[in-house]
Amino acid sequence: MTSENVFPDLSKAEYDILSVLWQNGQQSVREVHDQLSETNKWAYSTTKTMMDRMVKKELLARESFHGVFIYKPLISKPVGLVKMVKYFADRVLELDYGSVIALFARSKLVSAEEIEELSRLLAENPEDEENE
Amino acid sequence: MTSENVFPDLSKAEYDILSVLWQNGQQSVREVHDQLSETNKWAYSTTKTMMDRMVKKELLARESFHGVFIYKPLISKPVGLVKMVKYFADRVLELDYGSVIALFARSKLVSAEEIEELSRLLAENPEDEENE
DNA sequence: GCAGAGCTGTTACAATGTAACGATTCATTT
DNA sequence: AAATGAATCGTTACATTGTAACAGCTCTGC
Repeated sequence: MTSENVFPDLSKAEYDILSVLWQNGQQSVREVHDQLSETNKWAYSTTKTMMDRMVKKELLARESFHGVFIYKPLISKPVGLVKMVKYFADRVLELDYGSVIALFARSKLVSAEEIEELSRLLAENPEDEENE
Repeated sequence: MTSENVFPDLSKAEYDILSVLWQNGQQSVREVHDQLSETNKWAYSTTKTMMDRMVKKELLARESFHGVFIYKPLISKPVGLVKMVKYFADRVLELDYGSVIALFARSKLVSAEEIEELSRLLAENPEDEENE
């Protein structure tokens, strides 16, 4: 067990940021912030702090582009979804993942390929948390 | 707008604690802790700290019973579920609540009455977050 | 070349997550 | 009854996360 597919635990805030990055590829803090302002109402500096910390945690990568920093996700959407779905399925619903995944089929936010990978990840790591 | 149905935002830890209390009525820290140890592996003192803080936040009530403190939930399960479901439905799935609620029908953890109340709450408070 | 605008790094503070520790209480043993 | 031991309680602590202000730097347009 290489311990490399131990998924990071994502907070809501982190998930929100990753979401817009998954949707739009790579973006500046400003761009991410503006999109988040529909749902979250953080100060610009809050978004910035979050994203910087996420770089430190290797959830995001950033590179300077003409003086502005562009951030991009370092984990895929299915990987990010895993923990969310697990928690929801295990603790809130106490259902098998299959039932929950079925829901994703109707979501515009998740593609067929992503669903497939998500299923695979969930199947492969029924309980991955205990590898320290 | 009475601002009385503004649901508290529950962290995972808080939700987990509430879960066992919802399931078992009222219990001591020790009892809650032992049940949580299957999924969470906190130290006893962690569970205790959490539960004490939750009393302060009025998520739990406690009363001394023969020298031991017994804690009980102050919010119902459907109320606790609301935020979880909303976040999941809104941001992760971008689906209407109905689809998500349908899932609950299969869950052993949630009763028909609870589902009904949950639906009602979700319908009544489509966007309750902005009432300060 | 100066005034804004926007970006960046730094710093701060509150809430949450995680937990140890010493004091107290209650039951059991001697 | 005094001592021992187990479990609880209150207190305290430290790391992480959530939330944000601020001051300096860098373009960009006058």
